[in-house]
Amino acid sequence: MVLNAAGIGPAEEPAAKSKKQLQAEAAKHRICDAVVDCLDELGYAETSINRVQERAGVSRGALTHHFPSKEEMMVETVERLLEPARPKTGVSRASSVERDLLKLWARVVDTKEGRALVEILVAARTDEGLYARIAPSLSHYNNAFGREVVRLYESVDRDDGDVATLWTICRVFLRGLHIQERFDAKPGQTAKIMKRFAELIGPHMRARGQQQ
Amino acid sequence: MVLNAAGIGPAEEPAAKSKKQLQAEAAKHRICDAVVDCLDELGYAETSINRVQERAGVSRGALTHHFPSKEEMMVETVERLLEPARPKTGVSRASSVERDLLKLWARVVDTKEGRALVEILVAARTDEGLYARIAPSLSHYNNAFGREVVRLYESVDRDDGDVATLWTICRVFLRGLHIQERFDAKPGQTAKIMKRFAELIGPHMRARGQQQ
DNA sequence: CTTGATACAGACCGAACGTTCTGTTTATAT
DNA sequence: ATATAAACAGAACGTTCGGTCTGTATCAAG
Repeated sequence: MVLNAAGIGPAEEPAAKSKKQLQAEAAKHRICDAVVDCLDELGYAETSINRVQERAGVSRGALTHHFPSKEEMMVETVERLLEPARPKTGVSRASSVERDLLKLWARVVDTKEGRALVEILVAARTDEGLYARIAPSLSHYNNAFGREVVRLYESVDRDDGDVATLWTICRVFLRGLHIQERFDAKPGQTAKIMKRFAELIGPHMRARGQQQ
Repeated sequence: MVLNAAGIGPAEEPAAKSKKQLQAEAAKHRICDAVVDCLDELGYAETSINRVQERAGVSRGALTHHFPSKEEMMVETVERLLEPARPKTGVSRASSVERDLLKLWARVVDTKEGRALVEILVAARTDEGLYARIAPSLSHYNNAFGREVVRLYESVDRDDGDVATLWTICRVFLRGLHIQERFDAKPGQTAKIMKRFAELIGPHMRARGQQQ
């Protein structure tokens, strides 16, 4: 989903992509991919326009043409990371909570995309401009995640609201685990903590349509 | 509750501080305080030497004299943040797990010092040099925290190792909550999540010396 | 009193930063 | 066929970065 920088743009039909449009889209895609790589490997502070340009293999003019400012670049990267097609919840029908949690960690959070997102989130805490730009996307994603989770799970001893709360707790935990991971001396420690956490929260939910 | 006692005593005698030493110590203290403020308010990326110097009210020469490099400055700041006297665990005797958790959040994590530490931890993930310098301090602190927690709590249905694991989970969660807090639309949402988490983990531990 | 080390003070450096600008090419609409 | 606008390309901008370097004031030891 492309944000119309121009402003008031009508709903863009997926059809009729001109050669120029495809070209521009491909360039933007390559640039945002490079941003993700840089954020993952270098962190937010060291993710400069020069570095992204070099990594993406595009000229300075091309990058500036598509993203007039660094903030613009970050905003679009976040939107791509949160795109409906991308962030799989990791949850699936007829599966245990514990397994879904482990999947959510391995396939969504503990990936370069997941790490890149955390870098931007942390940066946005103190960057008012960036925060204002990405807040709507995040809010939308959070709501979608909440709805999806309530659709798939039910509380064991409370109401639907608790399911949403519990999964928020899971996401908060995973985000923190992401930081902790780097400083765990022993390998396998992360897995151990992850497993214990899953045991802790698992008994409070079950997949809908499953008896106990 | 201070994490002091059991540590390896560096045997620093409090006596015999010359005027010069006191002067230098005061300057370093002011600088590190300024670093914490900048990290909390501006984030790691925007915490430049110029900014710190200005905030601390010292000259460029003074700052450079005490901290020859930015990394040095960050390292000492981390060490001060993790100093035995500073990081209270928030846990205390004859108290509930839930209450201790809330205290840990309010008095340690959700403070400018807590936020500054997270900024450095996130930066250190992708900064090999900084990571290598702060890893020992972090490891030492983690061990001290683990020992303190086992001293104060016992597992309800498992062994002491589980107490340590559970409190690690708490710290991971709090770290993640710290990021989440900024993006919670509704006020009070953080408190709600915090409370639910405490309910989740509380029943698995109890303070030593307390029945049930 | 001298000597040396320490605590500052501030100018200066090259490099890198994000942004702006002027061209050149190329596809598409008329 | 021509006009227009988008897609690049890259030089140049002023600013700020972290680090160095020279100079001065102060304190403590010999």
